[in-house]
Amino acid sequence: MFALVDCNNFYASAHRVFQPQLEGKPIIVLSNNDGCVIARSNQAKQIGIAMGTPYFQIEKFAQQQGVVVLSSNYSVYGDMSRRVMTVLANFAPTLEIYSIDEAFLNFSGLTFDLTDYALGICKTVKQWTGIPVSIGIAPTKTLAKLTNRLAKKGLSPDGQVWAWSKIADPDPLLAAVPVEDVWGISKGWGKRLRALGIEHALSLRETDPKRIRQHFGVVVERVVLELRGVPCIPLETVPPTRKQIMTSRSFGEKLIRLEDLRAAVTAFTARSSEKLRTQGLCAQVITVFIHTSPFDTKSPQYSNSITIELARPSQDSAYLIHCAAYGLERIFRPGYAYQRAGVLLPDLVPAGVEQFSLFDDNPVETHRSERLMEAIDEINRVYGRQAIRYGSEALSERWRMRQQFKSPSYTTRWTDLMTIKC
DNA sequence: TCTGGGGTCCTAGGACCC
DNA sequence: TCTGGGGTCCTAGGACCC
Repeated sequence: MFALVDCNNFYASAHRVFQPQLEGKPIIVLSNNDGCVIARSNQAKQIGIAMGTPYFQIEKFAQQQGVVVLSSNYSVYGDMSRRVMTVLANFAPTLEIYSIDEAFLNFSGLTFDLTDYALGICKTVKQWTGIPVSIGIAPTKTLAKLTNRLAKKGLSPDGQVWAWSKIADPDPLLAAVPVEDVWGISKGWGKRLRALGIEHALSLRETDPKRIRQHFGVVVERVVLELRGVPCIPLETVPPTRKQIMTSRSFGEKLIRLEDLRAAVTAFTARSSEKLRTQGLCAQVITVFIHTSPFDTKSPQYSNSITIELARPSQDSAYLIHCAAYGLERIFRPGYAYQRAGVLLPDLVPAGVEQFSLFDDNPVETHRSERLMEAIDEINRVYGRQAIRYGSEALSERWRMRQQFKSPSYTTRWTDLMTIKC
């Protein structure tokens, strides 16, 4: 038995914890660069603001409606997420942290009333963190997702919680769920399923799994089985090690000059290297990519990427930045207005077991590099991420994101702590 | 003016092996 | 007329998730 705990409107709710005056108001949270709407409070959903809408298209409307507009603040979401997960860990023998705002709890073998128990979880999480959550309980993950969704819609007689086993006749409910809303099915497959006359969760469940496998492969076959109550997707209690690490951003303004791009690529590589080290991994190759804006149809378009093989597996920022800068120079073409760049480390190996080169391995140099990186990471941890940077990053700040509506990082930065007036 | 960022898995096809 | 059988690895592309 699985319970899916999902935070309600997580980003909007996280802001409300620190700004309780936003309670009851329409809130939207924007993507990086204040580009698109990526989260909405219920009130914002009610007035018809759709997920993913470019902000500039609804700016006027939002003002008229008194919508509170916020830039995204990932240090706040990350910290609030950690708090919620810590609370949830008290309520089940094992759990899988599925995303920043969702966790699957292992409810197998519990003999007491699961609905009551889950209602207690909702209450505790809200009281201890300020975040409201909904819970779906079912024998498969796919059904737990589905019941959670129905509970969030307010269809459950038990409020924020719904258990699959308590639904006397689920078929009419399944018939009301569009097929592309089922976990694992989206627009592409939804379209193809509809072409076969499979339009909702109920008809998908009733379709022969073998036939589905022929048309769509094993992934969708598993969805059908899960809808039938046959568990195919197990709980993953230990997060698997990363297979790739990427850092990329759209720029605050379009960039023309190589120096500006080099500053951005340096920052992205330094960030990727930091992620490598916290996860105990080394990169063997590095990919750098740049492109112009696909929406700017009037200007000439260009995009390119290059992959550089490292001489040896590494997690050293300086070495990776050197390689990335070389790659950038190879693919940079003057005369274009670049909108975005990124750095991808696709082929990761665990640090400590990496294969060194037979010829240029220098243990002294390696040891020095490790100690240097440790020192930099420690200083940046204590004094803030930007305390020590690489010189080529400081060449330009033009790439930095627009964040017009940025809120303080209340719990992760000393200078942003709340002040209480007596 | 203005449109996010970071991941995973599966499959088919091509190349190779004996 | 007629040209084997069984396998692995890698990559690109396409789908999905949040």
